[in-house]
Amino acid sequence: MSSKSGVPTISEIAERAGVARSSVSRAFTRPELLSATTVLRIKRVAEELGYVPNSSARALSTGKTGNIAFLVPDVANPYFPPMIRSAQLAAENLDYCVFLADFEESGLKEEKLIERFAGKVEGVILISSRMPEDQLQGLVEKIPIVLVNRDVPGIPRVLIDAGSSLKQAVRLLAQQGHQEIAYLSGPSETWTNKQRQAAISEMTNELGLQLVVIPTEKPSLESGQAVVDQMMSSGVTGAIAFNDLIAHGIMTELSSRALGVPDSFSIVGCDDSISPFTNPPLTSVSNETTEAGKIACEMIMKLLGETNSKNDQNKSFKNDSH
Amino acid sequence: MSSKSGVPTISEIAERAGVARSSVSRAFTRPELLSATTVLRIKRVAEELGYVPNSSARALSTGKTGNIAFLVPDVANPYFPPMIRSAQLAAENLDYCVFLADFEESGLKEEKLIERFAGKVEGVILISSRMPEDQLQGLVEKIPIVLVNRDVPGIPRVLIDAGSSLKQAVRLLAQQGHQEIAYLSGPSETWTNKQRQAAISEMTNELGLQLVVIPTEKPSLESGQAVVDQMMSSGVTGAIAFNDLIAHGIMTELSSRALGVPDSFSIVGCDDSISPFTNPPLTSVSNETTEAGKIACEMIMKLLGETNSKNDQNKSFKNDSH
DNA sequence: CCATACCCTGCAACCGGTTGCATGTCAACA
DNA sequence: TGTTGACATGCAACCGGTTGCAGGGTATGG
Repeated sequence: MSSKSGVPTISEIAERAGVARSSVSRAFTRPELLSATTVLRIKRVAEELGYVPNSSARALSTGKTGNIAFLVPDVANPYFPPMIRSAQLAAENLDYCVFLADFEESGLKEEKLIERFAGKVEGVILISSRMPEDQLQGLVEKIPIVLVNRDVPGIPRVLIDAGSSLKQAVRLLAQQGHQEIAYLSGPSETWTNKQRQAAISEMTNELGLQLVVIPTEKPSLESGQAVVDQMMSSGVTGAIAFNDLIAHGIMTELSSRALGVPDSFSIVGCDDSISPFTNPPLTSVSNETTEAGKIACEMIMKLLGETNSKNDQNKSFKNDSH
Repeated sequence: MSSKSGVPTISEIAERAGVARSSVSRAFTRPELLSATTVLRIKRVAEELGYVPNSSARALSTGKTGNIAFLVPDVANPYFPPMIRSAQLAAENLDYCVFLADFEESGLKEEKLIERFAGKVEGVILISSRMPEDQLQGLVEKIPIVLVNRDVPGIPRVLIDAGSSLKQAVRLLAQQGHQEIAYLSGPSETWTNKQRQAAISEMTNELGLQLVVIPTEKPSLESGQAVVDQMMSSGVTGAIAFNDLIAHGIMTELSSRALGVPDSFSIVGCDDSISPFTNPPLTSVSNETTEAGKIACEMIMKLLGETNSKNDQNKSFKNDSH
């Protein structure tokens, strides 16, 4: 009778230990309410039977799933994995599990994914969201959201500021004697792109340099290669790229034409995501994506803590579990 | 009374539509059982109220969570993201959500993660698992598992075979005149490493080349740099590395000593994971990680399909949802 | 016109935990 | 020795869907 299915439930533990189901539950969630001996007995029986609380059932009655979702525009873009990694590790330390999904640079897909995750997670971290502002504002009333590299009034966010480093980069190019430089821009509507372009533009104005903005199709290697012609014919002698992929596409294309970097042309990437892999090293501007992932995760946790006003005591017992 | 909390439940829909709760449930899961008009009415009301089925509740009564877990040794290793991406996209097409976790190259952590996910997922995909064989065999009786790049009797797996390409690489080095080459090995106990070393060794024997196996600390850039001295003093003139990171570490180190690649030394990477980012391009052996991710995902789905013997009809209605 | 069958829908139990409230026990205190 | 209260435990309702079974209604065949 006790071996109905494979996995034991509180009922079986209760029966075996000669207590009520509620006591079994409490033994795991609020052991202070039970006598030490009872807790011990229950835990021993549970251990014996290999009991593990059913998380769906728990989620159903508490309303807390213990999960968050992490949505990125492109998992394979080397800019993101370090961020994903640090966020996941941070979540894990707080006993949360992380869903990962790739919205393929599409706001529509992003929306669908959020909808699908809605019931499964307590909060969502959106990286470089492509969704329209008003839609995001509607969404945030239904589920806690933290944005990374996107700035929407009223929604908590983590902005990775490459501004100061980019200005430094412009200065560097100026020192090298460049008078006209290009900015190979990224997705035009993203916060990140606007931010970067603004920073560069501000600095070129200050230093009296000529700035040419050249849009790229996508922030990818291929798009970088594709704009080389346009870039060279614009007369610039140096360039800063929206990200390292574009910068690298350009480097590759230039070197295949036997125009060495940095000999005849100066190119600076942005993100420092793949420069350890390039040879010669790509000049790139670092911007702490690892830290950002962790911070975003901590922010969403704080948000969840506020939403569920009660569990302050739980925190103090956190260490008991180990 | 109907607006008790934020989100509507079947009870509210039922009340509003003047039907039983069970009918609401069926309207979404088995609409063939209801009259078309009833389904329509229910769906209209549901739409109006913004009803979304609670997945915890559904999971509790059906035993199916609609989730799988994807565990990798290191998310930030560029070998994995393309695989993660393709697996996630494949899962999504089948309406599954994917948990991602990083076990940091540790079998112990891997075990803990699996335990934590146990109740939340229907199956687990383990990439380059570090767990002992017997432990894996014990685990597979509790939850469906698919391995990638690990071969354990009785457990379904996807092996990414770089063997034939590596043999090709050895041939290439031989044609270039190299007599003694090195293999910079990876984690010694992994299936992948054994497989690669065996393939290379077989080919060097066949061609009468001298093979020197040089172990590396970790499959990382730094470890590659660290073994350069040892490699050079071993007298070899060419080398094949366990992965692209090691190969690149070596390239970087060599070029910093003004020993150009491929001029004075030939190095071949393995995985083709970062070669598009290197300059000059790293010679590397491709091995279809993207395909592997997708296949692993499909395998686990097939496994789940078999486990739950019934839902054959569901499949045929799959297209109705859209 | 009655019987049989099928189609649609409702009832109620169930999935496995959680939690407010009630009860019982025992010690401390007057 | 009677009262009070703290502490430990049990009872039962609840979270929000799912599903086997039963019953009412209508169509079909005899």
